[in-house]
Amino acid sequence: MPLLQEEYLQNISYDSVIFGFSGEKLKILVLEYHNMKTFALPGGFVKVNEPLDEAVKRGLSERTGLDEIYLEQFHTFGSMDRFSPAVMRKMLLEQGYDYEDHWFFGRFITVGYYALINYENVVPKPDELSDSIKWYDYDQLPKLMMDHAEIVEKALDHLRSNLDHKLLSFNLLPERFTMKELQQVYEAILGETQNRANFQRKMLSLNILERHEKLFLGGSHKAPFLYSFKK
Amino acid sequence: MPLLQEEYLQNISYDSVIFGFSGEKLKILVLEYHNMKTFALPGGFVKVNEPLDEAVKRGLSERTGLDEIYLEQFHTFGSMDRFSPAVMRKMLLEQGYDYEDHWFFGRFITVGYYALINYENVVPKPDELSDSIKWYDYDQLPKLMMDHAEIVEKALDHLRSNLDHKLLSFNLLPERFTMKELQQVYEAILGETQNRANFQRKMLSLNILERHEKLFLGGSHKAPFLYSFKK
DNA sequence: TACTATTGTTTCACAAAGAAACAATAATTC
DNA sequence: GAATTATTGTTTCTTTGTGAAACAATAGTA
Repeated sequence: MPLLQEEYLQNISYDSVIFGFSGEKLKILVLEYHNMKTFALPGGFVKVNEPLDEAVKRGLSERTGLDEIYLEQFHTFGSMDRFSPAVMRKMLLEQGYDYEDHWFFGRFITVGYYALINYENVVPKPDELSDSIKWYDYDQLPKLMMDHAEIVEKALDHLRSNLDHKLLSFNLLPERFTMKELQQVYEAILGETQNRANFQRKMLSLNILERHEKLFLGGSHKAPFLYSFKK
Repeated sequence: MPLLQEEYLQNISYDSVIFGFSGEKLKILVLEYHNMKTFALPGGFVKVNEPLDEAVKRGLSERTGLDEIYLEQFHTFGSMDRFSPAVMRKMLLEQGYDYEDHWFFGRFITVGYYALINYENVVPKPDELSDSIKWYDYDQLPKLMMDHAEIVEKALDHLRSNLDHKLLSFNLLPERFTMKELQQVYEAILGETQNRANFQRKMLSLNILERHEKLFLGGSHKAPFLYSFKK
């Protein structure tokens, strides 16, 4: 068993809600445990000599291959219904490890983080306990284990209420994007349509966008500008 | 030693930033450890069978005698500089406990909560490790141990940015208060003056206040209404 | 060259916010 | 008991921001 008690802090874990965006839909990375039809958020543990933030970055980087990702902590979950030793034991059994008792079966208080990443840049990798990790549309998530659905809800709440302040750190879009694409991201996250003219006015007035050459091979109509976030 | 390892989750603690308000000043509860000139936020640990939120409520109630307090989690701190076994050992030594090693000396990830309470209702009680617990003006805090100053900063940030949504849950004022007192609370928290007329208009338009009889033994001028929050 | 779809901008109506003036009144002073 | 004073509650005016619609520009298509 690779997870040795001595290496990790006990009773602490983290779970991450990784948002991506494709076309018009907000997506979330969800993994499935071996043969169990059990779906969960990607999470992990904190090493004894490792800052919490670093642990989360490490886990995310292992799963997505991405570094330098915008990560934000949003809430810590510590209720008693996050405690189901039987499920955890079954999970290890499927992996071929049969433990009567294991620190893994204990109670964990979990720190929730979310990340915003560019969907197209990522080929997610499952870890040793899970056999798949896939993008799911936010509105078509499978039933998640324990309180993970609540964790997703709270992550999105937090993201919605802080959207404007977080623009600069966005990784949901490619380096350069059109105003329409930016608006679609907003609409996907907020779950409601925005007025086009006012959206443009607001974004421009925030003074965080740089306008570039037009470059559009699209349809038979006026070509949009491309924008990037100011550094 | 009363803190038995078996009873508590390991590597996890909480710290609470307890805001009070008196006159014009925002205040915070700070405790001092025995003979150590070490100041810290009141905190504690989570029992094995206790939800995190309950643990914090329990600790707060033990220290202030208050129940039914508005408590909000705002951030979890997990950096490596929250790890100073020597200081913790010295603290226990002062108490008469000499341990070579103790789970107390370990590394803790701490969950930060803040509370808003009515300054006048509280006579704070020190716990067994501390010899005093007192109110300090926010702008005259003593030097706090480890990262506790950062915890206070972050609590206030969080409070400021969510002030309007939180009015109903306020406990900073007595049951009935004048509009001026309410404004003073806002100004103390936000750290800036508010326009009187607009403040009144805004508060009334929120439709969360109940206006009561005038009752004022104050100065030689028009008497203010008293208000309370609608239930 | 006219047409079409989409983008960028402007205009107009309306709501919200900030500052100042006005009105009301409880205690004090003469 | 009338004038005074300090403070409170409200109104008015101006400025700013927001939402909806109209207008203008233009890359490709017919």
